[in-house]
Amino acid sequence: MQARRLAKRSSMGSRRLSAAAAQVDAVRPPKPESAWRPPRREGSAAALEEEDEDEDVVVEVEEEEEEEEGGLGSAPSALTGHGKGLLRGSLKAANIKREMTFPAFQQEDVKSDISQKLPDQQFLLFTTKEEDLKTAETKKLNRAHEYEKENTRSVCLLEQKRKVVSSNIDVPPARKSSEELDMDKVTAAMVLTSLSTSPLVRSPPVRPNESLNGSWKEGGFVPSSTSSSGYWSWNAPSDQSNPSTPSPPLSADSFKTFRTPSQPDDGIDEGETSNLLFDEPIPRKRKNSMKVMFKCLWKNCGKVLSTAAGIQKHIRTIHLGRIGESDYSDGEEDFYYTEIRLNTDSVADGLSSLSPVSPSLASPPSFPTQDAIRPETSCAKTETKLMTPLSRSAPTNLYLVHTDHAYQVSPTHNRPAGSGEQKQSHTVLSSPPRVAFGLRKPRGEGKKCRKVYGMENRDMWCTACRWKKACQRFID
DNA sequence: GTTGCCGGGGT
DNA sequence: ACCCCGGCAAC
Repeated sequence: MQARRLAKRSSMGSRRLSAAAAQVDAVRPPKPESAWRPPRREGSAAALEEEDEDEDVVVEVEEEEEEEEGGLGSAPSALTGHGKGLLRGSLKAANIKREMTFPAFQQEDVKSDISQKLPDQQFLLFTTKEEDLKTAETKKLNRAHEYEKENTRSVCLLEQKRKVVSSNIDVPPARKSSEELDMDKVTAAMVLTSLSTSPLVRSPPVRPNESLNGSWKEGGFVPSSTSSSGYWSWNAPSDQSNPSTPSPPLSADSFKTFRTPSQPDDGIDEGETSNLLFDEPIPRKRKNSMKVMFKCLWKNCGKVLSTAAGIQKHIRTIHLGRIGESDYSDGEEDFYYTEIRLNTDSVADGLSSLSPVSPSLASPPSFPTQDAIRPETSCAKTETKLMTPLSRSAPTNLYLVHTDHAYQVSPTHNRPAGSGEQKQSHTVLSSPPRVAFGLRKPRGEGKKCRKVYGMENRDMWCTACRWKKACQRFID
């Protein structure tokens, strides 16, 4: 061993030179991380500037219809009116965006999706139009009559599509079922007050990213029920996105709430109106794939109910023993339950996975924050999981041991606490918060062995310096 | 470019 | 536990 060390040391000079050269070489080429991150961010940033792709989907539909009508070589359709003009204005850009953001996009998807939402009349329009393409000549005879009907249909279709757009862009809170409205009335003040400290209470819990995950392509109510703008918001500074969470096929409950076919049009119109009024691409879409649940925080309980009233009653009767006063609430129950926002995926998977930090809810690729998912729950339950800052920084100045061999001390030896440098950091009860978590220790200003003795006297260095560790001899 | 030293690997 | 070193960041 000694011989090896001497041999190594004898060649240290050249080694260092080569090492230095290697360092220079290493610096020259772009580092993998730095080389990759900026483009990614730029890409995301660029993507963020774009419009909601939901509109692209709809525009695409519009274009398709337009082409078909053009193929008929016929008179202008009724869609050339105001609404169509607006849509057409962004048609070109929309196509480009569609190609970039929906490489696997299929028009058929839109057709099928829309067909599920549209009345039969509109759905027939698509199919009949395809037939028209094939039998255009034969249709010319009936063209005048056909277009009269077409115009009427187109008006309706345009209306429907506008609704689709609106539903894509935003899901208005007004689409709550009466049950939810009641629940909100009962709990709104309570929830808002208890959560007032959290800015995430009413913020969009999830910036649905899901559109790229394929769920939106799986047919069903796709474009309308999923907001797709969120998928590129994963890189946004906002921690509200949950990019890894796909937009789920809604559970039966939430689906019924938001997408009941029998739902009157005014509900959609209301959403559209709100969209038109506010015209904000960012805050749109309260995720209808999220479901608010209420979880009992009583120890060893964890019961989850869908309504605040229910959870209050549960707490009153089960935990507080107020069986006879179920209608009376002094607010004490508020302390024992919390509201949790659940992706209906999780709900569908079963309430057993309701842990607020359930993996199914976490794990955005680059945004670990989950506050948007569980606003107040984090306050209620994670405090026991908080990292103790004491474990973050190793003792430095407080436990300096001026011995060249401090670095060699085995923790098993009977030595003053902290003599082992960071190796015994866990024994520290207090340490200066001079080093933030994950940050390097500030570079020492004093001279180190290297400077004092020079490379030629490396034998005189302290062990730590020889090992390229923090100098143990000249400590700042 | 130099220096200090962290993080991690080898023995 | 000891030893070494790549690589990073402060200088």
